[in-house]
Amino acid sequence: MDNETIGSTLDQVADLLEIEGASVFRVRAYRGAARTVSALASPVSTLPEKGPGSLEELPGIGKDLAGKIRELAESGELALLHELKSRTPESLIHLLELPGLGPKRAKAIHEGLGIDTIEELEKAAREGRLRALKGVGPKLEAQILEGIAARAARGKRISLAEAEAQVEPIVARLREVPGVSLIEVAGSYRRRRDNVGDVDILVAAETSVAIGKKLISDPATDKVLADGDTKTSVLLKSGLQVDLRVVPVESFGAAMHYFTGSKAHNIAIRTLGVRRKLKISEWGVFQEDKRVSGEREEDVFASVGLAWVPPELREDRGEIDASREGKLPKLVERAELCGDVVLGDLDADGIAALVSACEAKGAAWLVMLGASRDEIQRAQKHAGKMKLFAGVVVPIGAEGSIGTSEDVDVVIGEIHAADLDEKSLTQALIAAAKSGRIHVLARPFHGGKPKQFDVEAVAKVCREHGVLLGLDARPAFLAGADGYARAVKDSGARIVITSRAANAEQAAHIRFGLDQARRGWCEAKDVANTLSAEALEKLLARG
DNA sequence: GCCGTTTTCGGCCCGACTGTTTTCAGTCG
Repeated sequence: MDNETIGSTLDQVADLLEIEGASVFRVRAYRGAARTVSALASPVSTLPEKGPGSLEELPGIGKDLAGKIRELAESGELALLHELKSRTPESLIHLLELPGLGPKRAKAIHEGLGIDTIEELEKAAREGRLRALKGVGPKLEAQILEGIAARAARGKRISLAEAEAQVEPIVARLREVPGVSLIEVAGSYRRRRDNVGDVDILVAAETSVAIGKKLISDPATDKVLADGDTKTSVLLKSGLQVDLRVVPVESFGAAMHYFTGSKAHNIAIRTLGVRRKLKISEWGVFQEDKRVSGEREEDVFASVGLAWVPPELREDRGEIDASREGKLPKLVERAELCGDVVLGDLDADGIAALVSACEAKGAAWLVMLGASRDEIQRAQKHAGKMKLFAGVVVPIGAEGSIGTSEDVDVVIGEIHAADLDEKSLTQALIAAAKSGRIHVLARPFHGGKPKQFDVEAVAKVCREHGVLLGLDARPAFLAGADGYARAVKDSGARIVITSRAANAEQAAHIRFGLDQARRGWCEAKDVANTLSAEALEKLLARG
């Protein structure tokens, strides 16, 4: 069973435990484990049984959960889950997806009315039977019906690129409102997750009235969900939910920290605060009800003895310890990238336009995939001082064999064997990396999803043979790229971010790859795009 | 169920909002 499925199974267990009324801490432990396993770059089965790097070493996973995760990884089954399902109908989990319905009410609905499915719930709500339950009135009943009607459209996550295109213009319009001193987008958007569920915009201002109204009357807004003093929520025409929060300037740092999350990171920070007898909230850091700081984000971290942590790292994946010990990475930055891998199988005008655009952006080198040496030669006149390399993508066979390639500077090996299991895929990639015939190993994808393999094992071989690991920056190929980058970095190998752009607009997508590299703790030395043209040439000659 | 510069037991983040309530439980982020 792959990591993602293990994660969602553990989440199911958490849902059912919650409905049963189990300890909230036990539920939290399962949710934490689900999150941790889903984020692992390599399959659970490749982790060592004991000692460093084993399941038990992961934060929030102890002996018990490690056993259950292994049970799932090996057999695909979990005795506990069967047991839970025998007591509580699985279909109740879907009730939790409706806004206003949590575990307590789901349980009450099941036990009080014998309702197990959304269909039965809808019928009961229409007949007004739900309000027989304690704590449920006509409003909640209506809300549930509305939730059932809208459930298909809700809760869909969109790519960061898509969210950016929708949100940036709105923020620009909000910025114009008089009295707005600071405005930032927080949430997973600021942490640069590859997909976002909703968008949190944070504003420091005296009064909330004008800015909330501005969002409500924005041309992109479709529906108003909430309209209070400090919080305005709307649904855009695209279906994306935007939450706007207004805080006083003296709370802006604390609010930025709080609304940037992640939730797990916030919990960890607040736990540190509790040990120091500090209360940390979106309004500031408090000592015995007296505000001690909160205007700047740095202050919040400083109050618990930490250095400021870049938003991309705030996932409770070791950033807090690293910050305390002064061991945070110096994350690679946009300005440090001086090369890219783009498409070269375009017509002459297309090549010229792409090369000119990259040159204008200050690139030092460009690998052009599928362009002939002649075409490269002709394109050189648009390239200025920029160095152009000829590149090609060659298929890797199921046994790791490399297809024939022409005379080029850069060979990228890409595996297409869709039906390989984790072990065979890992073997094939290792064989390809050892072949001495490729410079870059592309990240394997199939059906729009990354294929699982032992990233650490492959990256180690790549390091030994001077092979780079590709990180595809196209928005549709970013899933799990952060964990992948982290695993590559930890193995001492290097990634290369490839926009695979066919035009200038797509070339700008390299920053989405950069975001994921940063989320993977990568520094300039971990990313081959930071190399000078000369340094890259040297590296290629060795490979 | 996890975890330990107060701990192997007894803790485990914090506040807003909502709808239902006469003081609060449940949900949400």
